[in-house]
Amino acid sequence: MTQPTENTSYKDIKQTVLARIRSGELQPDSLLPNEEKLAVEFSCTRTTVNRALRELADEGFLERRRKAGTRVLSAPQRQARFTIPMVRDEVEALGGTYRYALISAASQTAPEWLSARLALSPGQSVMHVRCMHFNGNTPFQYEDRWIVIDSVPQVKQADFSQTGPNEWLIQTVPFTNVELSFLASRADATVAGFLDVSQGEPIFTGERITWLQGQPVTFAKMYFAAGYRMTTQF
Amino acid sequence: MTQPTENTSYKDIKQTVLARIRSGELQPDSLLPNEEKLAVEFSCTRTTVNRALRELADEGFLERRRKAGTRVLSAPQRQARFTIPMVRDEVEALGGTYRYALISAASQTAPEWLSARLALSPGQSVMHVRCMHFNGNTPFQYEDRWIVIDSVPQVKQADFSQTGPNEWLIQTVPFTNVELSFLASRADATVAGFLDVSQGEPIFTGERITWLQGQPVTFAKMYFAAGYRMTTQF
DNA sequence: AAAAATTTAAAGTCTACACAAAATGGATGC
DNA sequence: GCATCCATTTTGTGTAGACTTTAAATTTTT
Repeated sequence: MTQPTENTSYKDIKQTVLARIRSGELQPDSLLPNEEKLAVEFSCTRTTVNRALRELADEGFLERRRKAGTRVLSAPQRQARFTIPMVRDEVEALGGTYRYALISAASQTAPEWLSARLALSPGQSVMHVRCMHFNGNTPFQYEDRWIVIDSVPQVKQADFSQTGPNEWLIQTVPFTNVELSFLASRADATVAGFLDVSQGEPIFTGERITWLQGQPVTFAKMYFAAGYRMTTQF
Repeated sequence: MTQPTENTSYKDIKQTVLARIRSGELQPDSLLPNEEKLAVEFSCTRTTVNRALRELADEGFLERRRKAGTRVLSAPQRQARFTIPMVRDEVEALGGTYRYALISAASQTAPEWLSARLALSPGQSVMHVRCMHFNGNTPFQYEDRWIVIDSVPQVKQADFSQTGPNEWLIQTVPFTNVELSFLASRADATVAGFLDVSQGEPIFTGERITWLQGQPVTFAKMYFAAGYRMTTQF
């Protein structure tokens, strides 16, 4: 067995510090020694310690403030990262064949609830696009989307018959700000029809609002087929 | 107006590269110049470029491979980070008063579905804990949890009458591996009763499995009160 | 005692350089 | 043609040191 190389990589330091937190050697809310001291302890440079602690802070275990030092968070803010794939990728990752179908696309003045939600001025026009995403012939997701025409004038020329509005938007609008929610909703007649489930069925639903520099761009509701689960590991 | 300091911080480089991707100057799937060339272009060191690109890769915009170089991801893998707070924190963040109540805690041999799910050997015993989390007097979450006794023997002495099993576990078991899922389920009689909704109501549900070095530790189902949504911004 | 100015400790970032590790693409051998 | 080996390119990570920025703590002033 070869002698392991010295444990002074930033990864080793991360591991060690984490272990100390978990073993209780580093109590919640307590201060860590400063970077210089740790560098001496691990016999490496401050740069290396810095990277280790910076990443641990990023991952939600530590809180760092200049001059105040580095503190163990009392409630380790574990955070799950969900990759938000495009539907096509998600279906293909399942080994299925992605198929897209446009249901309708038409411009109209924004309904009141939407104006309120996106803080639109009354009477602004929006493009309402509804479409389906299939896994083979099985419904996968029903998408109900509204696009603010003033924010994306090109949408009037867009052709949604072949590709979904999401793919189009991602290519066209370099969005800056997204709010994403997930909830459980109840299938109404429309949704039930498109997803081929009975009315009232619980539906895993996503809502997505996108802004471009403060301007609302799009509001989308995504209704997933029965049995869908969003999963992550960490 | 003072002359802005030269734009060569790693943040500026990130911004610039992102802008180039969004403007189409850097096409999806195309290769970026290598770090040395970019360092020359931005007149900074390779270290700085490295950090910028590393973070962009981390955020899902680029893919980096040694010798192969850095490539623009065709489908920018935007990923949402959801902080998984402890229920207490979540309620308190809403400005509410957290209250906990134990419903039952008893050990038994693992039911078949659980053994299958966690790959337990037949007949292993588990502790079954059910409890409620309230926001004031309003039900917030109903938790149905199973803890593998062989993996956490101390659980036999644990007292869940005052604090929930989740807080206890986090303190006790330095978990290494978590699988977290979210789905929409239908309230059965039990869930409906505890959450004070009518039976059949769609319920936003979380499932969490935790392992410690390959050993299954706990399986939990968390049923959220009606109207719950999990939200993130990025 | 309160407010304002100053000091100072800690993290944040950068430079410049070196060596390590991975993996590609070509060279070599069969 | 196919597999194996090897050189080379590119990212990954480390060292050593400096300067910057933030904000807590102290001192001075009001």
